[in-house]
Amino acid sequence: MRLKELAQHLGLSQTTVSRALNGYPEVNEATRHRVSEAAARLGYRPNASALRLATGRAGAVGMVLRGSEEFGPHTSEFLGGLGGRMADAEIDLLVTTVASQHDEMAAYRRLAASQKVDAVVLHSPTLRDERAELLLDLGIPFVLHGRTEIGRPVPWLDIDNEGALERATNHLLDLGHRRIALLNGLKGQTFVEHRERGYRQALAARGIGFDKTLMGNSIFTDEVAFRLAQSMLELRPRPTAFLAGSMMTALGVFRAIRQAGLQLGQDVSMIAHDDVFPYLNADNMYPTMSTTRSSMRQAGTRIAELIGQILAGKPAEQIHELWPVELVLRESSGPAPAR
Amino acid sequence: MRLKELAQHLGLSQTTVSRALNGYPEVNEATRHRVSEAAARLGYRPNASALRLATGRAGAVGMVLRGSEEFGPHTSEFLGGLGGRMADAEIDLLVTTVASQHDEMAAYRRLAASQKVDAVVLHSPTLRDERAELLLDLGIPFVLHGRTEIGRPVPWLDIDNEGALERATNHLLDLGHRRIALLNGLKGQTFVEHRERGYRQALAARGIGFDKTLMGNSIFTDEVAFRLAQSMLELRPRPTAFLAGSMMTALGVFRAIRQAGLQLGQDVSMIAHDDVFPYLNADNMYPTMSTTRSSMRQAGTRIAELIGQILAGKPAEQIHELWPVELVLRESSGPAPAR
DNA sequence: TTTGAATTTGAAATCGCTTTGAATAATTCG
DNA sequence: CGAATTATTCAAAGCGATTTCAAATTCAAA
Repeated sequence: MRLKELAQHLGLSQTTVSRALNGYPEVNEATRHRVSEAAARLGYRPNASALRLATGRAGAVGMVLRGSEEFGPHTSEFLGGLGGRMADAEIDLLVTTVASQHDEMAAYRRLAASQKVDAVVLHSPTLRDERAELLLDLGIPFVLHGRTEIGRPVPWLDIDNEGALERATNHLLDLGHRRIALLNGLKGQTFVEHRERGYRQALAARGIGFDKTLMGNSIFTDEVAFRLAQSMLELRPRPTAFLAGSMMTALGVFRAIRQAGLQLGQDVSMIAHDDVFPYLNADNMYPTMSTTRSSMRQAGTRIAELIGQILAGKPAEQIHELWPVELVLRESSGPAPAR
Repeated sequence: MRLKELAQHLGLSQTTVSRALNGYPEVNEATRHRVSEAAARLGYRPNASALRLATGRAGAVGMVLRGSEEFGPHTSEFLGGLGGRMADAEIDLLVTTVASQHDEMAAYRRLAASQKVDAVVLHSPTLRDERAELLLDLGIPFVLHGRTEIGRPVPWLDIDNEGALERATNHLLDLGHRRIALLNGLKGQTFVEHRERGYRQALAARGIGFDKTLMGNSIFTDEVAFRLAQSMLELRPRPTAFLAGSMMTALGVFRAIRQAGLQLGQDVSMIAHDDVFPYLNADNMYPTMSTTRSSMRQAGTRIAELIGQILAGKPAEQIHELWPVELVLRESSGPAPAR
């Protein structure tokens, strides 16, 4: 069913039908009613490509994912939130997967040149993110999930990683811990640097030296975390507490602690960052896990809204949101063992 | 940069430029070279909407996800595989998220009517899947990940869930287990029914009665699995083995076993189905987990190829692939305890 | 009634590309 | 050398919507 046929069927011009359906005021109410009734009955929907060509709007938002690494649980939670809200606005989500960093830049260029999307969601930034530079240069609107320090104004939404780690570390210090290990993500990524800052600040405020053997930088899988934690537990004196970068990391650390014959929450404490996965609940772990918590899904939802604002013309400089992070204390964090 | 401008710049007609870039034979090699060089230098890329409108092809494949429930780790693995292969073919992936079953049907209708996609990937089917019926009626090409029994030919790719569970159950029976619990997905879904069939067949072949208190149907999260396993372990005589539907389920069962003061692999055995998540490795669990294994990501990759074949005109009746499932024995499955 | 304004409708241009059908230039062949 | 191919190129017609500009109709005021 095309607009043309619908118009013919109704004995009207395409112009009038189009106007009626798009809610323009200069059309008789009776006609409008007749048109929308017929459209609904015949299941008419404008052809997306034609509409896009005519309006110049793509009606889609793009997101580029780096192949295997990035399609983890974090991303899917985020996408769930983002996609949900965008569906409400009848905006499509165009997902592109790429293999390498280089391909990623090319992918943005392609998206821009072919005008497939009206905006882009950028994520997992580094401190000096060249993708953000590129998008600014290309003039394609975007919202960054995270922050970068490229010296140009970028619209962003981020959680307060620095504050979160400062509080978590402080809490462990209050409990008497002095050797606190930090299992962080890969260096270079902004959130990793921010978390390290928070951690160091808390230590420095108490005059506790930074020990680099207690810091690990890796991807967030239980396997790698297990190995890192295992070797850290062999240090003497060994760490009495862990700050885990994700729930997957926490699982690995947990395994290492158990295998070393130690008790989580007594011999060793842990606070993990929880992005709120519906299938991995800190409350259901044994012992229950103390966490710094911030919902990835909610961030996705909100970013969809911010994209909407950008497209509606809100100046990019006015878009930045820093979300506080909850510290939820449960059984996995207890007083440092007497020695 | 538009085709028109590029043509003007070169002193050629749009026709020739278009043909040169699209590899038509009737264009002088020298001209073609000149054109593609200029196109590359000026960064020309055809406008996607215009191209789609002119060719009638959308250059995109759609996938509808049911909001929160479905955006789990399974889906993201699958999407990773699917998207990767589709990117090679320069085909976009249009992801739509919906809240309810009803919305999902509407979403397919919309995709069809607005011609946003050339084909659709359908997944998580029920035995009588009405979405498959709808897609057939709408005449929109698709490939089903899984199977359905609606009596009309549907192109599909599936793993041999029935065979997998029959073998896993048989293995446990060989080890002397007689009370084997099955933690399956929600009734109605095809793979759930298939797994149950395999399980029942193995039991029946040894003359062992089916005990419905040993069967659980739920979503695959560790939380629910924990509760189910916990209550099953309170039965007397209690189950000596578990068949877990997913790795998340396995985590929950594991927790229940430990909490009951039992030893996995000795007091109680378990074989879990492993969709091969990079961040949850059966080999790295403690004890290592026996699994029925089949890569979700690979399935996604292959489905992208099948979609390609369908769009290239291969008859849908010729497209069905049944993948065998590996049984990988590790430490979590041992002989039934003497009693 | 006329007339001027306000409503309502339509014809045609436009978006940026592909493709058909025709025209021109270059080759080949008898 | 002229006719018949063959190789190149181009003008113009779509694709299916929106939107501009003009026309027709209705209505109210003079």
